[in-house]
Amino acid sequence: MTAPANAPALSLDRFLPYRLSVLANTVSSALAGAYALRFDLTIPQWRVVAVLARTPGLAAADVVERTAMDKVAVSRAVAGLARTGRLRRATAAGDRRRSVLSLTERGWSVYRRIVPLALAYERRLLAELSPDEQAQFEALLSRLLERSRRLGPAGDARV
Amino acid sequence: MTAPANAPALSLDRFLPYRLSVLANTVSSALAGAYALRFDLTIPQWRVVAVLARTPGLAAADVVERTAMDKVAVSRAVAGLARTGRLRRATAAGDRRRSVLSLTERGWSVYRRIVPLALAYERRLLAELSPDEQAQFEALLSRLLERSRRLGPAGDARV
DNA sequence: CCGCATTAGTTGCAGTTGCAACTATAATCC
DNA sequence: GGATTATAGTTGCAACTGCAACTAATGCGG
Repeated sequence: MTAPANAPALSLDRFLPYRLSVLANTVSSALAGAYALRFDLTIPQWRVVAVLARTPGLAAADVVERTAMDKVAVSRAVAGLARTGRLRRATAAGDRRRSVLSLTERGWSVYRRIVPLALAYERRLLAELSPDEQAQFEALLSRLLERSRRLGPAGDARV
Repeated sequence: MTAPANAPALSLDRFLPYRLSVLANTVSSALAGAYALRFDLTIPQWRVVAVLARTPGLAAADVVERTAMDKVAVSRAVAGLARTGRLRRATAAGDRRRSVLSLTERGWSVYRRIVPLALAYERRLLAELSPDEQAQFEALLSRLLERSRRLGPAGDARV
């Protein structure tokens, strides 16, 4: 079986979704390795910590909304953090379904120690680009993020 | 427990690794949904098909090298494709460890039908950007990819 | 040649993830 | 105000993933 002469070509390493996936995976693994090794923290847990550090007192559903994680992932990350004493879970006054999540001192301590590592890694990565290029990349990335959210599944009827 | 006044700030939605991960996931899910639904194909399988369509006759190890997938993922994707008759597996003459992989007519058929969908999705995504911006984004992305490969785990001694 | 290291690929197992079903609580609407 | 619907969060289960151990075949040093 050999390539049909008229097949439209798609080279994986010029295909944007593939390239994005490779970059995101490489970067995430680099960070995940460091988190796991030093702080016994998974990426979902780290995300929850980061969100709660910026906005204490959120409910799990709020975390879902701000992180593009699904609610099961949040639930388990929260459970793990609570189990290891890095997060406190209370019940919202007036709505006993909702939780009120906040970091404990141990949670804050993890956050304070990770942030410099995370930012240092980000800087090392972005050092590849000039400040102008960094700004451009971030701006373009924002627009693609926005667009990707609006776009439905590939090949949708509404193409 | 409340935020220490002096904690360095890290806002998740300005953190590049996080943003990359969200974009890559959104895009991959959009594509994966379409592949699975229409062609009963996983993303790893699709990658193997795409590579073999461009370069028939590779061994599994070659596919690993070209795709940033690990060899277990490739092995299973290949097994799945072979099981469903979309890929043929032969033994290399002169080295009976190596396989020689190629698409069957059914494999080619899947490829021919997916490529337009995949490219259409990519176009819809990139339509957000002007042609100039597209070129810039791709160029910056390439450089970040390159740099991320060189960079080790975060917080390495060799910071 | 013979043993030891190396490479190709597979398989087992353990941990993770994602969906759907479930429980509990709250809101809505006759 | 009681039935219905909706929301918050958890749990069970099945599929996926990733690592390490394994088999099979080859290469290499002496």
